[in-house]
Amino acid sequence: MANSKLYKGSLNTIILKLLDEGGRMYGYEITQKVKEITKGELKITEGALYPALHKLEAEGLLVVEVAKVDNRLRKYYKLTEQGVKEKTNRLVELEDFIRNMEQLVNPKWSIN
Amino acid sequence: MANSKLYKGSLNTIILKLLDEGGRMYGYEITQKVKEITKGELKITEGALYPALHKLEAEGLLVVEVAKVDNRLRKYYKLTEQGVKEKTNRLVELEDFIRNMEQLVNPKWSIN
DNA sequence: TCTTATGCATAAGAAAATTATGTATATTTA
DNA sequence: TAAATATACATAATTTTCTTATGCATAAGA
Repeated sequence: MANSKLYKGSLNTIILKLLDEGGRMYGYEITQKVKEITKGELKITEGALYPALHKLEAEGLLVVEVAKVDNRLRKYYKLTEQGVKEKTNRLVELEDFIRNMEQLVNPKWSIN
Repeated sequence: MANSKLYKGSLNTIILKLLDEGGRMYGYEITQKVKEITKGELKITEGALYPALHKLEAEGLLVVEVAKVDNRLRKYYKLTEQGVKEKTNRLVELEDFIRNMEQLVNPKWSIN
């Protein structure tokens, strides 16, 4: 179960996309969901996740709602209207990146 | 011609891959090749490229050979034996990243 | 002659991670 | 029942890797 690398800059997009799918999620839930979806290959560290959530909230892309479950704190995040728009933009960016990387990595061009 | 974002950590892989294809290349040539392949979408800045080349060289993945062409300096880089191996590793990492991002972004999992 | 292209380089600063802690409660295991 | 693991948040120090700005120098084109 080799731990696959997370390219810097992609975490925000992951968060926005998961919240778009999941409706609302809390931090720990996001880490578990990413682990589950990637079959344990990608692990979101807390030191990266929580500052990222705070920043997205400060930017107005997320809103938070605190809940207490089983005597433990949970902070549920969901997308704002602006967050939905920004999610779309970042997904496009990520798709562009992937497309460009495939061009660079896939030696189709070397036939020319 | 929107400038597509380069995710941090991917530059080294790009360099190693291009040198693997191109045999040997100099810095400026790499910037032009990336621009050409990505149809101007990705632009490698010199402030990122040259330090990256120096670091890869210091790590023993590249060797440099200086040449003078048209009275101008060129530093040709090529992969070392270790560089070839590392190129393979980083390409695998990048492919893993792309596969994981597709899993996260493509809502196949949400059917479950 | 001025701008653009070619070709290298580095320094300052920003962004976004990793790693290491810290606090607290709940659950599982030895 | 004690210890370990899981759940749940958070931040600080450091590192990595960029961007932006600047610098030097030659060649070519407008």
